[in-house]
Amino acid sequence: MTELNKGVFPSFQQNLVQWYKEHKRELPWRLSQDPYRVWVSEIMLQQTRVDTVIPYYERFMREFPSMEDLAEAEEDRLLKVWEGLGYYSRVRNLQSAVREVVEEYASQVPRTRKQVESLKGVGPYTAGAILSIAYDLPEPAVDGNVMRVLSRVFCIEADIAKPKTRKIHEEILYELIDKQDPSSFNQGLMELGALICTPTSPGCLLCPVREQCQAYEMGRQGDLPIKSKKKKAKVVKLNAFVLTTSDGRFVIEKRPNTGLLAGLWQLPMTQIDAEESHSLANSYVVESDIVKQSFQVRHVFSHLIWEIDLYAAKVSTNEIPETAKFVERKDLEGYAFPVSQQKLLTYCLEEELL
DNA sequence: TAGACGTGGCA
DNA sequence: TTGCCAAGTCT
Repeated sequence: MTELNKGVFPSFQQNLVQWYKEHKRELPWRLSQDPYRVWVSEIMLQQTRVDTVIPYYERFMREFPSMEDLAEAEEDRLLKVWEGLGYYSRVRNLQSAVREVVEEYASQVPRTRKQVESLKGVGPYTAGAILSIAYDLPEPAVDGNVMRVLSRVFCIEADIAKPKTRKIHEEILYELIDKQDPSSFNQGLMELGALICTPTSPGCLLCPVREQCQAYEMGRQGDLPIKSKKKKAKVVKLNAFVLTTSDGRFVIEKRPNTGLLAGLWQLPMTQIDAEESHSLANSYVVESDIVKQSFQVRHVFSHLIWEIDLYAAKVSTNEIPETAKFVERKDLEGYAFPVSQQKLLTYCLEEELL
């Protein structure tokens, strides 16, 4: 950053902050600066679109209006409220961190980067967002939007997919951030990235900082930021089983409390690559043929793809694994299921397999 | 550092 | 249909 370049800082700040104040969206988490509400919204917004988050946020704040309410909640209820949002470890970490704040900080979200960032689930971005939005502290909050905007404004060539690139942007922001209104500045940067300075076809003609943008000046806004490609997701083949009993119940299993979809419920499933696709016999007493259904689910995660075949069978109520449960249709709404399982269950209900 | 960790929308 | 994304963090 040359001294000459720093000359653009004051007008960049003013243009951005003024634009933000005039054009910012009315979002439910923008109604107050309450640190807990800001915190919840930032966790939900990680890798998740605003439109998706809004109804989840409203419901979450109704269910857990205070940090004490969240600290005391049962994990199954947490997961049910988070059901469908994805990245489920977020809500466990949030509860764990909220408990720490309630117990160690007398229910006051701390005000230093070191303390906030040490909370579970709070990384460099979220720490900066909480400190700037709730407490008006001049801390950078570097997310994907911010790196895209800054890459263009300053023609930064660093690959924004690389972890260390975030630090480059933070260093710039410690100088660039508006010390008078860090909240509007940080949110303005993100709002600009979301509404104007978008990944493809940015709306430069509407941009409040066009005059300060080096990429625009050079006609390079379409080439920046640099971002390396992700690797392809691997396909995992699974069998799922609708196991019904003579008294009208069926089996669901709770997933392990770590790893993928931790703690959520599902139909019994076996991975196919091992030659034990029908290893059901180890866990259940099957009292009928195992009938393959003409129905498949293909579910795409960020790092893998599930291809699930569905089978139906009758089982006795005698033997059942620790993690399994016999339930009735009407009780399904009490359990949290990932989307892949909702697809299977919807089919089962429509075909009256359950 | 790179991979794990979800979901829905859009070109 | 496929790929990429959207306010990241943890290991």
